[in-house]
Formats: sequence, structure tokens, C-alpha cells
Amino acid sequence: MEMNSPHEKAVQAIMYGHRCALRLKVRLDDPMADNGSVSTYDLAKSIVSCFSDAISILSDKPKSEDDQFSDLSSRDSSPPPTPQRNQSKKRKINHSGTNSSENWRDDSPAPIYYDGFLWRKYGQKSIKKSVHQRSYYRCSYNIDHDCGARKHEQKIKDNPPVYRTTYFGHHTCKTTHNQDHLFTAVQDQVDDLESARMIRFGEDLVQDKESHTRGFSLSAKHEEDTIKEETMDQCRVITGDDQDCQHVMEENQSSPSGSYTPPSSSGSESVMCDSDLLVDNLASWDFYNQFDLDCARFFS
DNA sequence: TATATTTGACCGAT
DNA sequence: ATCGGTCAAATATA
Repeated sequence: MEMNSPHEKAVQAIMYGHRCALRLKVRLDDPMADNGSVSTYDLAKSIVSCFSDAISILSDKPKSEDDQFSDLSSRDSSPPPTPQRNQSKKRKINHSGTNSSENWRDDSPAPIYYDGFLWRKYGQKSIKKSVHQRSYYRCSYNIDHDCGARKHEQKIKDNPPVYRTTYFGHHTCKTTHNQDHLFTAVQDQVDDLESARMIRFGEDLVQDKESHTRGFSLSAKHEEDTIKEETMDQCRVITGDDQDCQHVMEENQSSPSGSYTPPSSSGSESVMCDSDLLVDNLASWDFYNQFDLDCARFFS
């Protein structure tokens, strides 16, 4: 099963947000039950971002479904990375001296926090034409799998913010190992917390995830943190107030934004893939809904 | 201590 | 000489 249609992406975004919301609720119900590795603010921000994503995807349907995503992937053997989770405009670019079929540009209102691949930052430069610096990333499997994929990311516009990510080369690494660690990891955290609660309701959704023994870091998270600090700095200049910055940033946020720090995992031997995640989620979706109703009744 | 990021140096292209 | 991309030592982080 492929995870390509906008509908499926929207469903995933909503499910991700739902998991974050569940965790937030768990924490609000019983602050001691949570290990506190993720701040309440970050959880809330993730929830807002996920719904923004879903809304963006669904409201974009009339024009983008046919000509942008499907068309480009079917025409080219090296499509942009999937799953794509931000509202963005993808464009093939011509770059003299390189194979243009392997280069992609992606503009989005927020830094891409997860594009299906793991990246390692290897440089950052001031660019003549822009006040914003450009960050350089290469595939985290650059050495392990001799993967030559790279990307640049740069904020190219303020108000509304536009972040341009340009992809170069194609991934020769095993993408099933590269993709979906974030979702897997996030789901692990939420599942752990949910398991504890669901037992109270006589249910047992504990699943063998194997992921807590793995260790990896998400460049995208740090990438986002950098941008976040830059944005905060800009806000401070204007408002001189950190709380205002938080509000402004929250309103401008339109992607899950990496605020949710996943647990460590080495990822290199993960076998979790799209279909696993989707089936798993769909299987528990009805239960989650019922669980919400039960909780609402129980705590009201 | 291992791994990732930061940041000035280096280098090729123009 | 300047610019943009990459390297790699220093630094940060878990």
C-alpha cells in the first residue's frame, strides 16, 4: 500500500495530531504519569501544526492532486521525497551542470520538519542576495550507504514566511530504513503512555515496538530549533517580549515543526514501514475515538 | 564518550 | 576577487 494520496497524508497528519492530543490529555489528567520529555507547549504546538497540515492538504485538493504530485511522480523516476507533510509547492528545477531530473525545489510556509529522510547538517552560509543564511544538509546515510542526496534550506521571504528547500541528487540509501522513524518514534511514546491508561479500561494495546533500544537523532529537529531561535530573535527586535514571540510563532506555524522530540533509536535495522504504520493506526482509530468518549464521560 | 552541530577555512567556478 | 559549496576542527549535547 502506498501513502501518496493527499487524503492519506491528511489522515496521517490528523492521526499524528490525535496522538499528541492524547498525550497532552494524559498529562493534564495526571502530570505525574508523563516523563516530561516534551513540554506541554510543544505538544500543543504540534497539535495545532498537524491540523494546519491536514487543512492545507485537503483545501489544496482541487488543483494539486492531479497535476502536481501524481504527475511529477509518474513522469520521473526520482520524485521528491515522500511522505510530504507541509503545504508546499514542489517544482522541478534546472541547475546547470547537474542532472535536473534529480533536483527539486520545495517552498513551504515553515521549515520542513520531516520529509521522509534523515539529514545531517554539514554547513551554513550567508548568501549574498539574502539576509537569511542557507543551511546545507546531506543524507544521514551518506557514509553507510554511500548516499549522495543533499538539500539546502533557506528562508527566502518573510510575512508570510517562505522556506525554500532544494533537493539535489537521489537517495541511494535504503529508503524504507530512512523513512518513518519519526512517526514510529512518536507513536512509541504515545503508545507507552496510552498503554498505561488503557489497562484501566480493560484493554491491552501494548505492542512490541523494539524501538527503545535504537538511537538516532533528527537533523530536522535541530534545523527547526535553529529557525525557531532566529524567529524568536526577530520577534524580540519587534516586540521586545518573549511571550509575544511565542504567540506570533504559534500563529505562523504551519507544520508539525519538530517540537515533539522522539526517543532515541538507531534506526539502521528498523523494519517499520508505511503500511505497518497505517494499518496499525487505522486499526486503533475507532478505539481511540471510543476511548475519547469514555474519557470525556469519565472525567466530566 | 560518542555523535551531531557550528563555524571559519578552504577551494573551485565565474 | 567574490561567491557559494564543502570540509573539518572545535564545540555542544545526551
